[in-house]
Amino acid sequence: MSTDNERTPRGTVRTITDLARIAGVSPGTVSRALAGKSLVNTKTREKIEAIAREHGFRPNQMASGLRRQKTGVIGVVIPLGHDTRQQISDSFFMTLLGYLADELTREGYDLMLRRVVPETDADWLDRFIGSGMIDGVIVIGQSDQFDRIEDVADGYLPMVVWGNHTEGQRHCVVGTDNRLGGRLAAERLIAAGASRLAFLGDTKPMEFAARYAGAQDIAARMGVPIVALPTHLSPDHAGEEIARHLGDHAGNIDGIFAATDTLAALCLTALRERGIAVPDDMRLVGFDDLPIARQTVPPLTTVRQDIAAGARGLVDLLLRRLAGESTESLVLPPNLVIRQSA
Amino acid sequence: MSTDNERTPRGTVRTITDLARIAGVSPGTVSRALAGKSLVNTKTREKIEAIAREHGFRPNQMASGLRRQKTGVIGVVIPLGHDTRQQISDSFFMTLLGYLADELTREGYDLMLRRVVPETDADWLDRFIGSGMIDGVIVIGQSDQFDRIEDVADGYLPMVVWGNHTEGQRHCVVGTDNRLGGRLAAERLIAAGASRLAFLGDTKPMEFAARYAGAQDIAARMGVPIVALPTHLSPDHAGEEIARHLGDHAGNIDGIFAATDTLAALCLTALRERGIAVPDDMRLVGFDDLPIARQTVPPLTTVRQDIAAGARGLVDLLLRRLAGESTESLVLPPNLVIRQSA
DNA sequence: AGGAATCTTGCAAACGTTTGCAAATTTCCC
DNA sequence: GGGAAATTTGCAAACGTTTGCAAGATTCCT
Repeated sequence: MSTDNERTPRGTVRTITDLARIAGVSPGTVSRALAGKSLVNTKTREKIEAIAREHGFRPNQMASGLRRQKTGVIGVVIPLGHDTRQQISDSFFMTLLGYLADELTREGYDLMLRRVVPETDADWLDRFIGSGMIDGVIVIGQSDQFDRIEDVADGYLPMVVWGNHTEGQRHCVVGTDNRLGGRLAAERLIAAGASRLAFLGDTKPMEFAARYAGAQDIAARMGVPIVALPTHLSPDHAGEEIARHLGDHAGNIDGIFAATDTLAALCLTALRERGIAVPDDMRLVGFDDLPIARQTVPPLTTVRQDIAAGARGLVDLLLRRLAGESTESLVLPPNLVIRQSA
Repeated sequence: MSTDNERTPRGTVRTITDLARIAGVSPGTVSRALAGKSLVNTKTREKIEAIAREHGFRPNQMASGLRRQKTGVIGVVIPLGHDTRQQISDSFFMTLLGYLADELTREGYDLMLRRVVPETDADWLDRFIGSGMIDGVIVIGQSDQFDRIEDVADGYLPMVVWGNHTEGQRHCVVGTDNRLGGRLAAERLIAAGASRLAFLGDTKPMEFAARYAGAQDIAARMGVPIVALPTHLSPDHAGEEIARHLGDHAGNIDGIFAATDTLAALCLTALRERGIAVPDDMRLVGFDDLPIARQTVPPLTTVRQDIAAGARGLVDLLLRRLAGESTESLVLPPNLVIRQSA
């Protein structure tokens, strides 16, 4: 259609007032015309729209935001609790972020991403919310900031958190039923022949703690032992730590539930190096069902989180809260995906 | 220190004027005090700061942005050219995004992420820039929008693009020397014993085209044939497409240069399924050196891009441009990482 | 044709900061 | 102690939009 935007004097028309002058109307009318309000004459509107198009005019969002007291921007914040370094590049969070971007875009919102280190900045959440730059906030991962989030939740409605659901908590959370996931994983390990289990991963973050607890449920019920092998997530350290664990617990375990597919993949490499056959000598179950789970050798049996559904849930609940509704949390069911590692 | 923010009447003090009233000074003074200007008496400043802290006051960024004509926000936009679906979850871009978030945070900027589909929205770049919401923009990937970006570059300084550098282009770009990378890959394949090469990946995007061109350089010089096996990036289709390619070209090739580690990993799976031994029957080289490259079986030989350095370069150049400087493009050297697939 | 009902428009006051300018206060020096 | 210099404050005008209110223009009806 109008591919003639190369001949326009860019920047001539910067404000709605400039445009109004050219069109011979008042700024108010221009504003209404561009906003598509019904109060303006069709003829006038068309003229204004034409001029706007011709000059490539866009109303200033800052000014608009200030006046309307809303910005059309949703804040997405990733608190880096323990493993400060580059947890943000964690595959799972990044994938979730991708889906979030999709969903928010579809709903007409922009996404402001912020990475915070709560330890050096206790005030991270209030700062973000109080900035006036965002209409609502999505927190990706509770990390070790559960209390801080609870504090804020009482006074600030438009916030939704990705993470673990705890009985009686006050903030609205979307997440997988980690405990159930842990149960599925342990059941599978045992069904595949394991009788001495291990949980590989940091047990302090809530999500992981719940996964471990689920596995413990089953271990207790079936009368098999389970031990936790604490491991950091950062890929540099994780490799060595896993190798060390495998050394320490040599023949004492025959089934590993890894807190994450990423850890599971690293574990698989370490197992191969030690010549331990999977799944014959060692059963291994991961968590997440990231793309990598399909590509390891052998392919990973894992507990699937539906990331797309999670993102949709987060956005959906947030929009409802923006509209004033006070929503319940959403707990998504995990799904055991059986491949060849257990 | 002051952990007493639970007893503060949140929201009592919303504006700088409220705060001024309490402190018994004028709004202007409060503004100056909070901004740390030297023009305000130390005593006064301290009083104001104390009150601000006590009430958890934060100046409204929208208003500030409007007045100062700068927002402290950098836009990061990912144009999804061909493979519309979820290219945004592509590992490489996501990793780069993670590093960008780190760098921008360090420099005190926020990051506004936008995902656009140029085909349905020809105006994507102007819209983002003209929104008044961002001080500058980083474009991740030229996709098929080279011309549009060039158009904008003439009139808008604070823009830096991740992508491929072409002789004489007008926009400032940061990226790996893809052609050289392609050469390294092809050389390695041949050195590892390959004599009939293939390039696996879409050859239309500039970066990939350059990688292919580099491989062709070497193939021509060494007198070996090379064929392109066009493949989409979306992980759902890629798997089948690769399998089909392998079927079609059964015995005709013995060395594959994959445009991406992700593709290489998929290719490895497909090769295993067909019982083709790597590297004995087939040599394989990837590109990027993502974490996955270390974990495949066998581990991938690949051409490394220094993503962290790329992010640093992007931010550094952008800041210089924000300061009015007109910077040159930055081309980073690729590095061949030899593992076991070739 | 006259007046009521309906559409369109303009006016001007917000939204919450920042900042140039000038006034008020303090400090300093002889 | 008197005045100049330096420091600290307040005033008020921006920044660019939106919107309630009222005035002006049209339409419609009898």
